Amino acid sequence: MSREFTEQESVRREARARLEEAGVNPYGYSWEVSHHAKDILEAFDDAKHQGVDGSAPLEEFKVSIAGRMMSRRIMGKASFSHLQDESGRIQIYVTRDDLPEGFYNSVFKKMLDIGDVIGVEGYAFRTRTGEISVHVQKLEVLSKSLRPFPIVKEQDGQVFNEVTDKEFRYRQRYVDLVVNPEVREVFRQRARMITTMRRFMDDRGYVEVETPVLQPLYGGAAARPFTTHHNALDMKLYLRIADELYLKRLIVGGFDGVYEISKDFRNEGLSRFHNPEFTMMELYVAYKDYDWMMGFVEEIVEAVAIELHGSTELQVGENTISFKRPWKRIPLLEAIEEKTGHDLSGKSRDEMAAIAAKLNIEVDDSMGSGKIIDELFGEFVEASLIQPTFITDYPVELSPLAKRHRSKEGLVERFEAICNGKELCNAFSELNDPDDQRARFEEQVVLGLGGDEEAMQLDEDYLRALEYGMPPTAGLGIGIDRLAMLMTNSASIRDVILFPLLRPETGVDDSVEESDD
RNA sequence: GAUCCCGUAGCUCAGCUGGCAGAGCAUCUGACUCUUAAUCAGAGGGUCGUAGGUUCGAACCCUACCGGGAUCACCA
Repeated sequence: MSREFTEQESVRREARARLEEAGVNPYGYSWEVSHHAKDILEAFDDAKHQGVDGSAPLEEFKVSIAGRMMSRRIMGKASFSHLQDESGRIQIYVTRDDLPEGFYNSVFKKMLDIGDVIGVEGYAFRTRTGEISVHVQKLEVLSKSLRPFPIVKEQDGQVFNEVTDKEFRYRQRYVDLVVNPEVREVFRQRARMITTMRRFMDDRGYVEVETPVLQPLYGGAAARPFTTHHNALDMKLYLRIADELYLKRLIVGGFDGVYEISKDFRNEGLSRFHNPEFTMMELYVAYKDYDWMMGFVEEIVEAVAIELHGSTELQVGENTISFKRPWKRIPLLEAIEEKTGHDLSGKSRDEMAAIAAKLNIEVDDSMGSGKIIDELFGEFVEASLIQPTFITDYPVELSPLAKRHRSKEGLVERFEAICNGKELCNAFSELNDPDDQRARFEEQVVLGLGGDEEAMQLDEDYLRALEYGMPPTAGLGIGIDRLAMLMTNSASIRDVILFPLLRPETGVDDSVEESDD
């Protein structure tokens, strides 16, 4: 596919051609890196590495660095430029007389551009104006950049021409990462968060496992799936919406603790809080109940906050959130009573519907009591829960995989942690009575036949596993992206997913429409 | 899916009541061996998201569509 080049692209392509004519490979093979920019800035010591204030430069701080040229200030026979590597930026000082004959004037000045990746050898020094820099003695082209980068400038912490266009940043994340260094930091923190959680669970002896992404039946959550087809077996397959039912089969199999950090897929809308593929961490621990699991959640989230921020308190948007244990625990119905003044416990479905109607919540005949409770919670409670709070004991009809409450009729032993007005995790004492589980599945099937596209499917194999006997088990699911949003103070899930789903871009790949095989 | 806002040079943005398409950075030419939003002198660069419509005349007004953002509803 050919396309017309802009003026600046043509200039860069010509420069690449002239590099090749001059015998300079525009795409080098490797470069021995001795330091990153940050290492040099931290290790530089004025006492040991004197500047050029009249005295001859001391050359003992030799460095070899590589990175992308982000600025150029050319002054006749000498130039300054900033090189950016993963750790940050450092200024380099390039002079005609320190490079091979003709290299400075022809190659450096005429054939290189902002955005090119170069390797540089030289020694560190401090300029007259005080900036630690590298005096270049050898320079190699490692990759010629053929497209102009957005030029972002900065002075005294003030940023000029910052690239803020969300679409540009999400579609060309590679550019976003180059020109907005704080974006790299967000994804480093995300990685550290996951590493911390994994270590936390490994330390307790839980086994990280992998279960099928392609599933003949989908289950474990209320959501619409993506559907695909396996050609050789000629069968319909679903991309998983959750890992739950497979992980609990492993508890039946004798693992006492299993977890999986997985991509799940839900064929639903996109929003600031939703991406069709997202990352979930699910954990199941035998011989424990939901009460124990609340303690576990407090601990692991607190550990993440401390690892990332050195503190249990952090600023998220306008709120200061404290993850310090213990978190508040409120039964769902009490939370609703607190906000609305209405006690729903022991009320019939119709009594609840009347209360909801009084509170200006739309209720139709298809809504059961569980759904009404859920609506009231969503409307009057959820957004007001800023500090991490466990909401406990949900209606049984909303929780087909959770165990009945040991003392409260009509409820299950389930909790959600709510933080900054959003659900952070969902957990319960797992239902291990196979006959009760079958009955719950059958209710779901009825809902599905009634048109509920998010109803669960009846999974005979899962029931067979339960019939062999599953120990009492506590289960947990944490939305990793949601937690990453909190931990990195990001307003949108797209800011914590490297390549969020967007509509296809027109004009970049014309083959998209034709390739309908 | 509904509502509102946005789309102008590679990037960030102006563009008044409808009257010749603008600036800074970047790019190109020249000068400059301690600059740092480098500076100085000059130059080039546009399908104003797309398609219609109104008008003597549209970046600007109207309609539809495309893309993005925000809010709402469902879900994590």
